[in-house]
Amino acid sequence: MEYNFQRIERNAKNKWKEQGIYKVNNDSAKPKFYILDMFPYPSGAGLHVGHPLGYIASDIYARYKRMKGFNVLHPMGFDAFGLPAEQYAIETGQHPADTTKKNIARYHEQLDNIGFCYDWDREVWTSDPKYYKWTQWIFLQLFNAYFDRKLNRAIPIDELIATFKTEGNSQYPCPGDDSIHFDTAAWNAYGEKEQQDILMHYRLAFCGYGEVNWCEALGTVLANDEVVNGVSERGGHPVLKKKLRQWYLRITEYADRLLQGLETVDFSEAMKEMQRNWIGKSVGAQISFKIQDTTSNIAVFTTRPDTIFGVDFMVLAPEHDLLAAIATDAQKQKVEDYITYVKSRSERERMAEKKISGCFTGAYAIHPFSGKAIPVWISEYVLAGYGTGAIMAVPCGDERDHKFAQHFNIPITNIIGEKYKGEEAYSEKDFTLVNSDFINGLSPKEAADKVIERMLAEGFGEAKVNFKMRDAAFSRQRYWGEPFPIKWENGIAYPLSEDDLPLELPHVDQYGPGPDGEGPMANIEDWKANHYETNTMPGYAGSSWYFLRFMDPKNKHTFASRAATDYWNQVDIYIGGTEHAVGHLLYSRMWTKALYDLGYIGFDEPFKKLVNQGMIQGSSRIIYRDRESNIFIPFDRIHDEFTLEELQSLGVKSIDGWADGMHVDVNLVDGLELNIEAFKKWRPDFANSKFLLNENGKYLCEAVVEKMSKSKYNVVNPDDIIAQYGADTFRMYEMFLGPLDVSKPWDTKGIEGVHRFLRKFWRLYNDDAKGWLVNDEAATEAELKALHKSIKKIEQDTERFSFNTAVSQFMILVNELSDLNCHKRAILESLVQLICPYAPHIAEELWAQLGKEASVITAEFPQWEEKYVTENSKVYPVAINGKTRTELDFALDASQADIEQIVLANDVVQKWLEGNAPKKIIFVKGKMINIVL
RNA sequence: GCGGGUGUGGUGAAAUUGGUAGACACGCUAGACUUAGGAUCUAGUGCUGCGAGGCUUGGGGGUUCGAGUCCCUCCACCCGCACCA
Repeated sequence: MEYNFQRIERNAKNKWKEQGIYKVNNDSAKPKFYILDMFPYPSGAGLHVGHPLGYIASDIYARYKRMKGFNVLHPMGFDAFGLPAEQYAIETGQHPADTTKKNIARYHEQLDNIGFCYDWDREVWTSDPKYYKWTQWIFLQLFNAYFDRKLNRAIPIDELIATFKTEGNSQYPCPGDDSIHFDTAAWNAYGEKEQQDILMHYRLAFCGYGEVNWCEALGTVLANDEVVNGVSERGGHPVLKKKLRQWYLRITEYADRLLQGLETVDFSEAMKEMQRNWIGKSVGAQISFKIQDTTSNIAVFTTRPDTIFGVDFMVLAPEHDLLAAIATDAQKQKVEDYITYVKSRSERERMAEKKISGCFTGAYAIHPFSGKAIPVWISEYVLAGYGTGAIMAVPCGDERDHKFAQHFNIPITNIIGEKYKGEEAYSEKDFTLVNSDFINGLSPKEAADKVIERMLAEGFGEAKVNFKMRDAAFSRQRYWGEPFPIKWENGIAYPLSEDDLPLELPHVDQYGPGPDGEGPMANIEDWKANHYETNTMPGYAGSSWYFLRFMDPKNKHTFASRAATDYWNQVDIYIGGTEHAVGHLLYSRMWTKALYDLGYIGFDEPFKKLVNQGMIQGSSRIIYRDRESNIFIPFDRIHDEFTLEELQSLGVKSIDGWADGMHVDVNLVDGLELNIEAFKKWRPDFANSKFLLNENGKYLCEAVVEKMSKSKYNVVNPDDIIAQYGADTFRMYEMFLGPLDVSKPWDTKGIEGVHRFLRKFWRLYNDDAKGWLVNDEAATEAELKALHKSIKKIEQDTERFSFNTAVSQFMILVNELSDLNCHKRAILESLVQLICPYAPHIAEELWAQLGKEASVITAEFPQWEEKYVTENSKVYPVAINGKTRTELDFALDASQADIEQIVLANDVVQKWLEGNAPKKIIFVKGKMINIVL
């Protein structure tokens, strides 16, 4: 019987479906295991072969854990709100709800094709009102809570209000505006509006104002990467900074706990490092500088208060509030021109800029200790959102300040001493301060303490911890997102009552922006009449808590019952790409912490272990055409001179030697060889083009590795691969491609090897002509050894997510069993169980053929036995001066003296010794022998 | 600019702890079988040299009996940088 994967896979899938074999219950005597994929955004393009990489890994692991006796939760859903569906709606008029539904159906089909063991009864869509009811509900919990800095956790805001009534806010500095101070009497005297405005500055979800990239022509807000050189990527319209009303999450209050929490989770060091850097905790001081001839003070944050006497100038962000007040008349025009320039620059461009730019404001600050006048500049490299939006510049100790001073000829004070040579800044801290008044002779560390002490005493500065992380912008002026459960009346935001949730997204017919930078919701009469918030929530709202909903997806009374969240607890393994390192992962960590603080769940980190998968890139094919003559030139001849005969045979006189590259559909190319006829069919506009060939009569394309995308015609659809080779081959090939966590280009050619392997595996059981081969003979020692070593290796590799080496071990084992001509049930039954997580369909078929009633999915993972895997001898490499020259076989319990004697007597060793005695013999038991001459 | 990652044969890669570099595959070469082969099987395949051997893990330097692995330094490429999700 042949390996008919189409029939086998269809039957297996039907069987599993009929049996509802992937249904997971919330109560079980088995230990629980929760393994989760980052759920996808269902884009219109469907899945390409890169998407399932992580899903296959988690599926293998989930099946493995199940066979190891765990109750495994392995759900899937869709992150279904988002911008692409809305943009598609604007272009085509199709409602996002309809296209999303269609896309999800397609994703479903594709995922099922691959044979994943999801419990689809637990599926969630973030765009489903039954789901986003609870997204809105959690938002209200955040809205109705503040962060108590003394208790270091979220507390219901009602408790804060009670405190304000009896003692004002002296014990509760306002996180949103630290200038707000009031006592009991003042609080009680405030009207509702004033009270609510103050509370807004405390809430964990709050409304404020923030700058965005505003494109007037498109009437919309743009992401940084949609802005190129100050104009919109689409259409090239001007983009300016604009202040808009925005909702935020006060994630900065959780900064310290987000840092500490990293100590308790199993993420890669790189991932933790990225999160730490994003949070960007730095310890230093905030110092206030008086501005000469004004009443203004400018506060700066510095990590180096010890360098206070090296301050030669100050730099403000061009957006700094006090700029208008301090710029002198003489400089005003220049300052305004510079601000205009900066307004057109995205934050990304400003940070990446190598060219130094800036503008003197005409103002001088007064050095708080020395009284020296310090010129105040503005420059784009200082960002308004970081620290106080102003820095004290110490050129001798900071390289960027140094370059700035050199560029604008600002004199540099040396407080470092000899270690500062004048050519570049000295930023190390191993020196003794000079030119620094009362801190002369001190180390930077000692000086910093002393400076802070003195500033505190004199009242113009204090020690301060600063975070690079900013509060998370939580609103979008868009349609396709969760509506905020908020009503505005007289400028006060009133939360809807829980009973009014979900506040459903109204149906609209057009998706264009509303007036004054508002979103499409502002165009809806009913919505406006009800005074509902017109912003919607951003894409990450729904994805910040979906892992909780999977635990209890149908619950109508709460987002997930406490019993369910207590049972499933943390996600044991979370698989996804590193691109979510600082966005989604930080937000969901914060939401989890807030829900924990408010008593809704019993754990404050969502993901116990994080596994990152790499990206599968596309391998594009490029062809080159000479524009003049309409002739295509093969890539291997792109720099050749062409003979007259060749050109004449194509009916042209010459080609100008300059060819245009164009992407060609990778499906029309075999390796690098273009199928010219297929190409002409694909692009009828080139049906009359001529093709030069290389000496083998082929037209070869160039191969370029880049992101898989429709526009580059390099997308490979898993459905096509599965139709040709089957899901089991596809699954194993994706794993065989390389380590899970590295990026690699897709190459369809290599899949043959894995497919051949599965056919070879099949032939251990079935012969095309003779039929069923499995017999009941007793297994030999060699067969048992091969099997048990493989079980051990594959188990270990699966545990450490080294799926590529596990697949290779399957190949080694099947090669060995084929060579041994082994068709014994005693071996082959275990082999089916062993391969089941990797290739479940073929396993199911063979399991049935072996006469098993129950599905192989419910079988156990095979156990390896120590006695079959222990070796009692080892072939040692014998090296001379570290270079292996020969090999010798020794028993593992042989004594070193015996081994040395035999080694030295060996012919090859004798030859290299040339009669001399060795200086040293290194013997590492079980590893190697090295003779040093 | 800042942060993170990756560099090993013609290609994807392996080497889990400092101990035989290139397992397992793709591709290629030769052969067997076959009406046929895009099936299957056998042998070979890092580079170089007739050979003993020499060289080889992005470049350079170091530590070590021994380095792909540790340290220093330089280079190249990929990803993220807050409204893509």
